Amino acid sequence: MADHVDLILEQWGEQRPDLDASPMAVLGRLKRLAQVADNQLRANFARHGLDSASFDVLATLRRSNSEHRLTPAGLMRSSMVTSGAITQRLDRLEARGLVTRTPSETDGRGVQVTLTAKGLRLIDGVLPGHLQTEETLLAALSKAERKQLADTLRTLLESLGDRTD
Amino acid sequence: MADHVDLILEQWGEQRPDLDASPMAVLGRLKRLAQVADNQLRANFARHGLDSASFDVLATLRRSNSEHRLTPAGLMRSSMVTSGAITQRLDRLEARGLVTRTPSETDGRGVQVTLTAKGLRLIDGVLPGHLQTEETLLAALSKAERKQLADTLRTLLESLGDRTD
DNA sequence: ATTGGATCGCTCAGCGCTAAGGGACTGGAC
DNA sequence: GTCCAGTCCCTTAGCGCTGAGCGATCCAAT
Repeated sequence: MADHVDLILEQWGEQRPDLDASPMAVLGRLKRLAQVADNQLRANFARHGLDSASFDVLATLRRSNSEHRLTPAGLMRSSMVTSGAITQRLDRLEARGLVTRTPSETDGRGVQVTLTAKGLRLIDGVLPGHLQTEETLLAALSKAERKQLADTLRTLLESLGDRTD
Repeated sequence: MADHVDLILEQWGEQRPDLDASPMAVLGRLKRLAQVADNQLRANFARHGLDSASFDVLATLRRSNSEHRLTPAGLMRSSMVTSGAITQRLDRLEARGLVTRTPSETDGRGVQVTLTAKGLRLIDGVLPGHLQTEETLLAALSKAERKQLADTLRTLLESLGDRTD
């Protein structure tokens, strides 16, 4: 009936009854759930010799287009990390032969990052287990509940400027 | 009508139509929202010379009991980081005079961490702005929607073993 | 009374990220 | 054609965390 966040809310009610801590009921759970989910998913990545950062890059390339090719700037936009982080992620992936970097033919500053055959095999091998883990994480919710939850979260994201259209 | 995650789902549908990527509609948004919220909240912490890690410790001490006192193990349990991280966080806070470490009187291994007067003033000064920022983050949702969202998230957390009762 | 597994907090090497900044190149304004 | 603000990717110092492991202490079983 009560999770960790309920305890936190109760404590605030005792120590600072003057404050309205109610937003924590949502945001505290959001943060905690994201953390728990991350831990579970990381275990699956590790089974394939990956970490979350590498998976993030490989999966983004995999889904982006049929050539599995993107610029570092594109990867940066989709990942919410800095350009320095992308450079270092690509260094590691390139050293393992999972992606290649080739100069752009149309922009002297640009680089094209492409999934290699080896990288493609790897990410395609990880995906089924990844989705299975995600499915398990959501097992407590019905299809209808998931849809409603997704819709509410989208409303929030849009209100915070995460639009695409 | 569409956020970043809708685009991702569409891409998976094109590149891997055989996979059921629907769990990402929930988990992708959850991760992204947690990240956006963290960024916003961090800005408020910075205005008071704090980072998320320090706020986490100070707030936990502030709400825990009237003495604002806890063991490092207790802080570790509430924060989901390793014991090494707690030691280092306490080092930083102690150096700034925001907490004190005193040997436990009942357990030769133990330490009691207590908020100083200075630490108490600081955290109480940060809290109103923190809650205001959280309120703003949720502005797009009605009271009823927030409650329903919190309930759904609690269901998930409980199903993943985050119970307290 | 002794023993041995569990728990306490701490240490430290390694790692990935941020923040700041640099050189190269682009493309619109003039 | 020239300029120059903007964008591209990369570099690097510094930082906080993890993961492994430490000695000290506790406590239940014998």
